[in-house]
Amino acid sequence: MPPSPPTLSPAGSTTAPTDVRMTPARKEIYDVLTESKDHPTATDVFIRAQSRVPGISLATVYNTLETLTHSGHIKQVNLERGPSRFCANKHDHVHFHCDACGAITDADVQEEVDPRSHWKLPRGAKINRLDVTLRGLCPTCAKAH
Amino acid sequence: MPPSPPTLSPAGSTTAPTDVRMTPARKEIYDVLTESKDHPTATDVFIRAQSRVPGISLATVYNTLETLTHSGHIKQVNLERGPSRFCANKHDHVHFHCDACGAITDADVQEEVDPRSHWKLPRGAKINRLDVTLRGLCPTCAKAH
DNA sequence: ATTTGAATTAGAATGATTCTAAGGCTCAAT
DNA sequence: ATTGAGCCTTAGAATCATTCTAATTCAAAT
Repeated sequence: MPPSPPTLSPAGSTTAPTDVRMTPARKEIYDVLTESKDHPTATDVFIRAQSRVPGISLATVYNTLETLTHSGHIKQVNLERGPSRFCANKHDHVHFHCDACGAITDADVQEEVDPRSHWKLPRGAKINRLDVTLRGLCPTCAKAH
Repeated sequence: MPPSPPTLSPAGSTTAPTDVRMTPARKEIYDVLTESKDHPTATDVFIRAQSRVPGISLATVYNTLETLTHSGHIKQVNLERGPSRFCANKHDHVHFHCDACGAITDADVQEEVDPRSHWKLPRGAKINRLDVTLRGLCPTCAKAH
């Protein structure tokens, strides 16, 4: 009996990711993301992946980011217009965006927010998810006025 | 004493908008937005403005949307990748995005959310704004399964 | 070894937005 | 009324992220 193709199914995910064939390119791209806390763009990932997978193409990075996003292994983050950013943080978290330096950092959830108690939702609407972006100044920029 | 140039400074805004010279093109574009509840894209606004300002250019629509956004008269909304959407709703509100039909509707705030009590913020960070996107199914799509 | 379908690739195509350069228009001072 | 300065508008080019296309490579099951 041949071994089944290697798949990726990280623990700790909230919505169970579906399996994805784990090719060398995909594994390295996924690893780049798990080792990055700065929410890199596709091009950022491409640059970081090049030393690990010589000859990798930007198309593969785009394809892989899409695959991993659809399978639920990573998240696509779009706070501003401009290139999408990607994130492998599986904890339930929100994003903090510094208006001064543009950095995006994660903030873990301490206590859930109940949508119905805070906002007037259209009658009959079904809420599946709550995305929160906090904006302001990061500690570094806040100190520098 | 000559009259000061006409400016726009709608009431009810949370962060006082700065004045903007109100040209015919800008007024019509602003009016298109105040009469739209569907968060139109720049192209949508362009199409709707054409009957009011014959010969208007898409460049003017882009320029005006940028001007009005910077002056605080309208808001730019970027929920997904893809064209930005615009919104003249001055009430404190969040956005509800239907995963099925893509519609974006506003939901008024009933009770403020205190960021510090819900999320672990980086020590020293200054929060200025809280952007919330609710995702799920709108009443129509929820009914249609 | 052969087949089948998925993965990868370079490059073209797309689409939203921004930029550029050239006129137009307004307004305040003449 | 005329003029000068500066903003407003415009067409079209340029940019940039992303998606598409078509060809090639690869991997797993036969």
